[in-house]
Amino acid sequence: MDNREKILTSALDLFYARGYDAVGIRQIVDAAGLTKPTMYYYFGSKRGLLDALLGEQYEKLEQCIDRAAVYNGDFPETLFLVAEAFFRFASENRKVYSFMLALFYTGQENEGHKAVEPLISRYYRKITGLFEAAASELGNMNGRQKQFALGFQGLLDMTFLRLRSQTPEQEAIVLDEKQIRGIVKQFMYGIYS
Amino acid sequence: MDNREKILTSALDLFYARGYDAVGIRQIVDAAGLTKPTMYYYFGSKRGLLDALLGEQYEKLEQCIDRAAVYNGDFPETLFLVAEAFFRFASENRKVYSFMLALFYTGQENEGHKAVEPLISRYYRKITGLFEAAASELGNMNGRQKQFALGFQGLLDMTFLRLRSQTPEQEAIVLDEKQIRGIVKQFMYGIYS
DNA sequence: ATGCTAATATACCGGTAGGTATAATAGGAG
DNA sequence: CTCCTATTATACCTACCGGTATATTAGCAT
Repeated sequence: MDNREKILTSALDLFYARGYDAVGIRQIVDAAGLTKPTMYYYFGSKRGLLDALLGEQYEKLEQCIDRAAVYNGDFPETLFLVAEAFFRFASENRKVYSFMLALFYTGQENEGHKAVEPLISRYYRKITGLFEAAASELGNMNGRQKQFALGFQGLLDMTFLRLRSQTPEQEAIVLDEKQIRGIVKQFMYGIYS
Repeated sequence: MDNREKILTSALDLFYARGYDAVGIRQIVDAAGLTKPTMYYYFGSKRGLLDALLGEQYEKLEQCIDRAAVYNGDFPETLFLVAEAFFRFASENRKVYSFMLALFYTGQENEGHKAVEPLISRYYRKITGLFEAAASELGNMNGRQKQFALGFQGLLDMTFLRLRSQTPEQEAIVLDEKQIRGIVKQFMYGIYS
């Protein structure tokens, strides 16, 4: 692991545990066994470090979803594949996803929020696109695609957070196929009721 | 509005917008048109200010829920009353509840998280208690009361966040009885599927 | 008027935040 | 061996952080 990677790793650890604003550059480089100029050499600023961290991790998430989710005429099945890909990523990258959620939930004028916002928006556009592609199967959605996307992802996030709170920090978050299908079913029920 | 209240008000505004760690005492008292010693006179420390703010607001939330929710043999109805009380509080205190969620989602070693954690735990104990009281109606829950409480409140939080993201900052968040009953229905469906 | 207390301001403290000027080091190319 | 570039460290900057010592003000009881 090179020094750039070391910095990203300890930054994630600390941001996840204490929050972006509560962690100083000093603490990050100390934890990585390096000094400040090394960090500034690679990332330019604290914000640059955050952007790099989020950007690289988000790309992985997006690839996971893209590989899984192409609408193929069976919408519940598509949602299942998305949910499965999502939980795999979120479980294997617990710190990253938790940190992204934390940033997203902070005030809109917070620097960290501004850094994730475009990524989350991009992600939601992707999910919304799935609902749009399924318009023929789902019938007229009256422009509620975005609302459905928010509802669906919200259900996934909520489930992730619930499982996380019930799983010790070092243990893996487990969710089997049956449970994921249950979530999709519950969501589809919500749409039609 | 006395000075103590002025400080609490501008603290909430700023914490909500920028996050607890990103706001300095200086900014808070400036916004309130006061000076630092006044804040330290009333609250003793930044953490003391946060505790007072959260404590006072949480008490209001708890009172809302307590007035609404006494299990009376009709569990879905009880959940409806809780949900209704919750949404009324959260909508009328948008900043407060958003800020509480934000703190709760940040890292566990964050000072703000430590400040809300006992309040949220207490709240969850209350909701869990409802599920326990309904054991005769719901059947053997196999110790899943806590999980149900997390799931139910998660659904409420998620709905609140979704509505909030779709409602302009200055407008009121509206949710009619029919929608709330829909959410409860969706949750009950989730339990039995 | 006088003293007492609650409440507020001025001016300051040490510490640390993000960020940088400068120099040293190391490894490969010629 | 020497130069060049990439990388890293020492030591420092200014600004602001949370917090406080001290003085002043205002109202009230005596």
